[in-house]
Amino acid sequence: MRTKSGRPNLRDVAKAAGVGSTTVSRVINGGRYVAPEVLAHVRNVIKDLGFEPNEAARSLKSARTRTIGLIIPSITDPFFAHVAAVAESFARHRDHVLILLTSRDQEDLEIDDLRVFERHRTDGLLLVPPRSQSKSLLDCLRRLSVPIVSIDRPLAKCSSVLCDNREAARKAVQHLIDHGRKRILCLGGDPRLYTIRERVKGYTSAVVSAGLDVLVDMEAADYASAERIVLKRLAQDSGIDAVFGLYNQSTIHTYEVLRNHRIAVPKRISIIGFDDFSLAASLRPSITVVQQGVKEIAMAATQLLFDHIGGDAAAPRQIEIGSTLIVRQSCGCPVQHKH
Amino acid sequence: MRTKSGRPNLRDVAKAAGVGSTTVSRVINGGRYVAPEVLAHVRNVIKDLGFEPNEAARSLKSARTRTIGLIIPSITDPFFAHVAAVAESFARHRDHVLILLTSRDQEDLEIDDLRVFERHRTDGLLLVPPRSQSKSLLDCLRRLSVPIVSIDRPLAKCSSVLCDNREAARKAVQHLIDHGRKRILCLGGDPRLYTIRERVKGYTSAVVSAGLDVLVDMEAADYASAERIVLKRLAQDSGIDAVFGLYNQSTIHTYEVLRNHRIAVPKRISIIGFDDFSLAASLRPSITVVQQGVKEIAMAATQLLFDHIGGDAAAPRQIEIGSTLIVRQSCGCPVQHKH
DNA sequence: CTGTTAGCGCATTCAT
DNA sequence: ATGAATGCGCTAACAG
Repeated sequence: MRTKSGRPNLRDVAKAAGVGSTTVSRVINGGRYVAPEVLAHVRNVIKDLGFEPNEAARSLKSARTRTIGLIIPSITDPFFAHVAAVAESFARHRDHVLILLTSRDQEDLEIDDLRVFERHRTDGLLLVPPRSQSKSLLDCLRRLSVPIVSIDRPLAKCSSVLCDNREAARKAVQHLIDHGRKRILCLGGDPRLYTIRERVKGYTSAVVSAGLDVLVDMEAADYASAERIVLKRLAQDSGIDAVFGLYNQSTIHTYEVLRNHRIAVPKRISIIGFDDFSLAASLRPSITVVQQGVKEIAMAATQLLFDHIGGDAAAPRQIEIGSTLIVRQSCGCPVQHKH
Repeated sequence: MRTKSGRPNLRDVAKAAGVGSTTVSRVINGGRYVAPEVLAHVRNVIKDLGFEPNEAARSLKSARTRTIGLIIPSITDPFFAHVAAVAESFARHRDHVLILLTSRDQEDLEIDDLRVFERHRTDGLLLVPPRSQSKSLLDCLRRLSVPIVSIDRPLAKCSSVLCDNREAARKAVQHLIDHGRKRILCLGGDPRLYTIRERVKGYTSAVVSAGLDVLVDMEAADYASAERIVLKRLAQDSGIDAVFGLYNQSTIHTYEVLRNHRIAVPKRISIIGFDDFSLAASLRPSITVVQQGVKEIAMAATQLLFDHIGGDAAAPRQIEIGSTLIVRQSCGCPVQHKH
């Protein structure tokens, strides 16, 4: 007689195979200390019956759920989607499964997410922390008492894997300076985000070192505001001759504004954006960008998480992954397009 | 004395609250049949102790894991990312959690994924079936014996939610015909994909009804092949005057080829693509596309899944979600851009 | 190498 | 309205 669920369980297999349930358990856990013929036989019975062990029951005993949690602000953002892709595939190789939760960058939702993971007893946690980290969030994390690795933004007392935002921004801006640009507008960007703040620091450092003016504007939230800002800056006495976009959208809006107003790029205004995007190479001029090492970031984070789960490297580690300047046309470099 | 995991369990709460464990169980399950004061008190103790019920244990008893599985070819594809986003959020509202697995459109990996879900006893399954559906895949699905809803591509004996590929393609091509186009090239596209085949049928139906030639080419796998095909078709005796792109990449490649060869769009060649993409409105000319109702599709699918999980609507249902023609410049319509 | 036994944490009878 | 007892399916001693 099967369970009401219709699925055979370990005992059914044991009975059908004429062995004890421990033996079956050993078989599904690798087959060590089981006689070869018995092993083969039990495996056959398992196959015949279509038995698959119930993970819930295994978890209950072993305190391992073979599950890891991932919290990201949004899965439709290509950056985070890549993080999820790498984490899923890595977890799978380690015989784990990925539970995905999104936070919309809201702390209360993220706390809620943590509670859910607490109930599901995930073996580890990968997360992109919210912009503000209140005490209650930190309390939740502590209570979770599973290995945690933060991605993209730092998190108190946790291992983290970040992009080298500051240095990458500095190099990008230096590239504009090397092109002879003197008045570079830094256009953002939610300043509550760690990444944005770091990029602004990198910008500032490059510009100050070169003895140029610091021109930062963080109010570019959409096309309209970007247009207002860029036109205003252009019209000013000493104008601007380059724009450093702090993130995708501000770069794209800048591109659109300049194109719509027939302002020559890169002749009059150079553009470099932080973060690559799907058609950056297809626009004309194509857009020079800082390309983050998303896959490396995700890979390092997941690896680190499993190290922690395995008990190694108990001490939190901070890893920074380098970015690459992808030189295209908009910075002023003479670039041949493949197409 | 706590469990070694350091987390209190239901009995710890019962002891601390001075009640039986059944009462605590009732409290965490809604609190029915519990005296108001007891309820409040137990809730306090739960909060103080930071107790969160162990889902594995609950599953073991109730045969419900509060988990649903999602299998998609890739999470970095914007279409599937949107599906995942909607499914995650919907599941969350229903107090469920999403386990994400990717199949890379390979049947063997998908079978593997199903096996994993079998072990985790997910309450239901949302999946994008692989291109070929062998018997062993169908066997696996049957064995799973949980509600299943397929998305984007049909699946034998299962509920499914699809895009109206054929009709949408027909309308798009008809739009080109209405613009007076006579020789419309249909450019794809992996013909093993259900969606692609349906779109070709829609194209064919429109073109045949109008008494025009059927010009289909499915060999456009990358820029180079798209370029070869388009240039060849252009050079032929009776040329072409429009291209219908069967999916994102073929549309984008067509755009790039025509731009690089200075062929006027839409003047000489009109373009309509199937599936919207992020900068379609920012290119010049902007690209007219068929926009699939991704969110509606995902929403309907998840709703349907939970209906099945709830026991309603046991009979498989097929739902088709309508698409919208987003008219921009590339088809030949006189469109004003907002920017 | 193999089987017996005893829980893991919770929900569910069934009494009270 | 409440509690005591039982078992979900599995793993981990332990004994043989």
